Amino acid sequence: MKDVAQRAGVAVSSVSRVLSGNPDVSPVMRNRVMDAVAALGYEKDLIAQGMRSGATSSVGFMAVDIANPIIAAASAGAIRELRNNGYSLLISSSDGSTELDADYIRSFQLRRVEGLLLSVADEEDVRTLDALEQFTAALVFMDRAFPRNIKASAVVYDHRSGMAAAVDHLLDLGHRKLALINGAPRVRPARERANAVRQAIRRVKEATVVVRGGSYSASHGYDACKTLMGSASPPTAIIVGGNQILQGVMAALVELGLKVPDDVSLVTLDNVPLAEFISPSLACVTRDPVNMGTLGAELVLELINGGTPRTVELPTTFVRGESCAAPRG
Amino acid sequence: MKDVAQRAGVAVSSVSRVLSGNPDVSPVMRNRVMDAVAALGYEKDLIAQGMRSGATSSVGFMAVDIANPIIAAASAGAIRELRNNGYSLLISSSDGSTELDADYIRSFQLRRVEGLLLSVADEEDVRTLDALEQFTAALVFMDRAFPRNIKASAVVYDHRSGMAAAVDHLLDLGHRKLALINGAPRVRPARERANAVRQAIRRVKEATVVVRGGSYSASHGYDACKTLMGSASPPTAIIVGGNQILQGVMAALVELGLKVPDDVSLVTLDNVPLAEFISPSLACVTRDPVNMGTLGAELVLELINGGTPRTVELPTTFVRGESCAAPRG
DNA sequence: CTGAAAGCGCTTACAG
DNA sequence: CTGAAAGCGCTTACAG
Repeated sequence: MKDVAQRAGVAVSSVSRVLSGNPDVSPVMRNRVMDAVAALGYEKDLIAQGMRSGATSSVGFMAVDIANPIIAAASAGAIRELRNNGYSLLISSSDGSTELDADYIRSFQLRRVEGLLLSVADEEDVRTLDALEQFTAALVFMDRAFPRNIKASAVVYDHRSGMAAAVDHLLDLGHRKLALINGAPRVRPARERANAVRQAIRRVKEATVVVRGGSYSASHGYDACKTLMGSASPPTAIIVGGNQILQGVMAALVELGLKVPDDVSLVTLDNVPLAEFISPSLACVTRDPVNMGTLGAELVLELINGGTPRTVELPTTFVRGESCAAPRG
Repeated sequence: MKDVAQRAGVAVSSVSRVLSGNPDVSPVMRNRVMDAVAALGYEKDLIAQGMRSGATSSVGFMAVDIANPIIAAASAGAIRELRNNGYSLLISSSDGSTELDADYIRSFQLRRVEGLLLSVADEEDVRTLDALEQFTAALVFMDRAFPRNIKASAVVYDHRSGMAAAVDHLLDLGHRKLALINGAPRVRPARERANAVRQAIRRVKEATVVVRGGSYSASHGYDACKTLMGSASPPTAIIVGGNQILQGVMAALVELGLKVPDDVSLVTLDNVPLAEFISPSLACVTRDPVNMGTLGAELVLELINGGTPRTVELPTTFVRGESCAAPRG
C-alpha cells in the first residue's frame, strides 16, 4: 500500500480511502490510485485490515463431523455463498467432543471471525454454552436449539412434517408396532424426530412406537436393532434416524436373516448415493443439505451487516420406497 | 496483554517472551505472568500475532469439491492433525473452476496462511500455475503433479497397483475387451489410471482397452457407457474412474437393460456407503482418504518448520466383488 | 477533498 | 534477565 501511494504520489490514507470505497475522494485521486493498484497488482493485506478494523472477512464453521455427507454438503453451500461476498471460511470438526466444541468457539473468537455457523455436539453442555455467551460475533445455529439469552439466527429443518408423513404411510399400510432407532436426544434433530413420531402415532389408538436414542453410530444401530427384533413383541416397521445408524441396522437385519420389507419395513434418513440400485429401494425422509449451508451463510452475512436475528425453517420430505410394505399376518 | 502486564507488574515485552516460550526468562517472571494470565483468562490475539510475526497458525485447503466424500474425508484428517498442532484450516471449494483455483491461491496468500494443501482442478492451467509461482508459503499437493520449478511436498496415491490388480483379475476371468470410463486427464489420478490400465493390458496380446476421458460427472458416465455399449464391438468389462461417473454408468446400464455381471463386468472406485447391500457386490479399487489429509497436514507442518519438500505415496487396493465374472460366450 | 499522525495487539532487536 | 521503543500494514478521527 505504501508502494501504491508512492507510485500514485499520494498519501497512504488516500489509497486506503479509495480502496475501501469511501465516497469522499475526487475522481482524479481515484483514477491515479487505481492505476497504481493495477500497475503493481496490489491487493490488500487481509490480516492487517482485520487487525486494524476488525473486519477479518472470515466466518467459522463448526460441526460434529465434516466428513458426514450432510455436513460436507452444507459446508459447500456456505463456502460458495461466502465466497461471493468476499468472505473465507474457517472450518472445524469436533468429532463429537464437547470440549473441542468449546475450544473451537474460543479459537474462532481469537481469530476474530466476524461470524460463526455451528452445529454443537451437545446443546446443553455447560462449557459450550459458556463459550457461546462470551462469543461476541454473529452466531447462526444449524439445526440446533439454543437458550433465549443467546442472540443468534438459526436455520432449522422441519423434521416433523417428513417424519409424520412417514408414520402416516406406515400406519396406512397397517403397521401398529413401530420403532425409531434415533440419534442423540441432546440435539434438536433427534428430539424433533422423536416428538414427531410420538405425535403422529396417536392417529391410530392401538399403534405404539418405541424410541431408542443413542449415538449417531453404526454400533448403536446394530445393538438397537438386535434388541428390538429379539424382544417379545418386535416392531413391524423401523424408522432409522441417521446414515451411520442405518449401516448398523442393515447389518443386524442381515445377521438376523430378516428380509425387508417381508419381515420388517424400513424408513431411512437422507438419500444415499446409488440408493436406486439397492434392492428393495429405500423409503426415506430427505432434505436439502446444501441449502442449509447457503441459507446459514446468508443469515450470518445479514447479522454481520447489522440485521436482527431470525430463524428460517427448511422442509423435509417423505419419499416412498419398496422397503415399506404391509406387515405380515 | 497490556492487562496481563499491568496485573503482573511487568512490561508487555516480558509477557510476550513468557507466552512465546522464550528461554531467557526468570522463573519468578514466568510465574508472575502465568498467574496473571490464569487470573484474567487471557489468550493471545492470533490476528495481531499473525500481523507482527507472520505466524498466523493457519493453513489453507483447496479442492475441487469439498462435498465429494473423498475430499471431505481428507479434510477431516487434515483438520484433526492441524488442530493437534495449534493450526486452523481455511477451506475452499473451486467447483472445478480454474479461475477460482487461482483466485483462492491468491486469497490464501493475502490471508497469510503458513501453508496450503491443494488439489487443483487443472494441473496445466496457466493462471493457476502463475498464482502458485507467486505463492510464498509451504505447498503440499494432494494427488496432483506439478512443475519442477515449484518447490512443494506431495502426497499421492499409487493408482497403478490397484488398477493393475483390477485389470489382471479381469484378464484372468477371460475378458479381452475392456473399457475405462475415466475422469479428466488434466489431473494426475485420471492419467495414472489410464496409464496403468494400458500397461497392464499388455500382458495378454489380444486384449484391448478403450479409455474415455471426461469430467467427473454422472452425465459423462452415462454418455460414455451408452456409446461404448452401443458400439460394434462393446467391451465385456468396464472400469469406472469415479463415484459421480459410476452413477451415470449404472443408470445407463439399467436403461440398456444390461445386467452386471451377466452382460458386462464392472469395477468401481472407492467404497460407497451401504455398498454391501447393493447386489451384485461391487468390485472396486479403494484407498484411505482420511490418511491423505492427515499426511498432507504432517507434510505441510514439516515444511513450515523448515523441512525439505518430499513426496509420500499411499497405496490403493483392488477388492474383488460379484460385479466381475467371466464374459459370456 | 487530502495528508500527517495515532493506534489496532502483538514481537523483536536494542540497550542496560 | 528485563524494559522502552519501533514497527508489522492497515484505518480513522483530526486538521487543514
